[in-house]
Amino acid sequence: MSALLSFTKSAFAAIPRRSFGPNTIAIRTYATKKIFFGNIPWKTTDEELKEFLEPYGEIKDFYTPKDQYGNTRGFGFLEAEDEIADAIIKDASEVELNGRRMHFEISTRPAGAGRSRGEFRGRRDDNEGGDRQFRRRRDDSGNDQGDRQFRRRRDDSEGGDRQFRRRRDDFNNNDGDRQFRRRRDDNDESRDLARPRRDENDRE
DNA sequence: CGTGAGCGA
Repeated sequence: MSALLSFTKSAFAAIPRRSFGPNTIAIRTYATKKIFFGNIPWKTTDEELKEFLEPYGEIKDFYTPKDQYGNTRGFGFLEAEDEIADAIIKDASEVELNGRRMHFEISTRPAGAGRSRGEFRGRRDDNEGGDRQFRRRRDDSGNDQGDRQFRRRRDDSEGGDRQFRRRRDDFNNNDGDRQFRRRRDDNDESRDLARPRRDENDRE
């Protein structure tokens, strides 16, 4: 009846069915790659990251670990079809987000082989294929030196930065590690989970 | 506070 229908039928008829194998499923599947990315600016939200990645195509999976206050830990993972992932690795590192460039590389962890909570977090082996071809540019490495109000107070009995040390799992602690654990300060405002982003306090 | 490798939908 309609020209559209006849066109559709003819279009299907034009497909050489012999070109498909007997067990071929007529659905094209896409391989995906998992990307580890780092150097996320501290104040960047997931929404900003997704907007940043949106031009490259659909992101299949996306996760950025947070600390106990909800702040980004500075890195994340995403999964996308090969072409999109390749484009991100090749191009996204050249674009600044919040005054900083991130770097994207193929994850050394196979898809679905991530860590579970409480599992030992070791450093990546250098022979694990993580090619560090990226070159961090000194001139755009975030000249945030003026915003350093985050050094709120310093324990005079100890010198150092262990107040930024990540909380470790309490399993099997070595004797030498314990004394460097962060001292809890009950009057510290950072314990207030209602204000998770300390960058909001950086304004003068 | 900058090479950092999660884990919720």
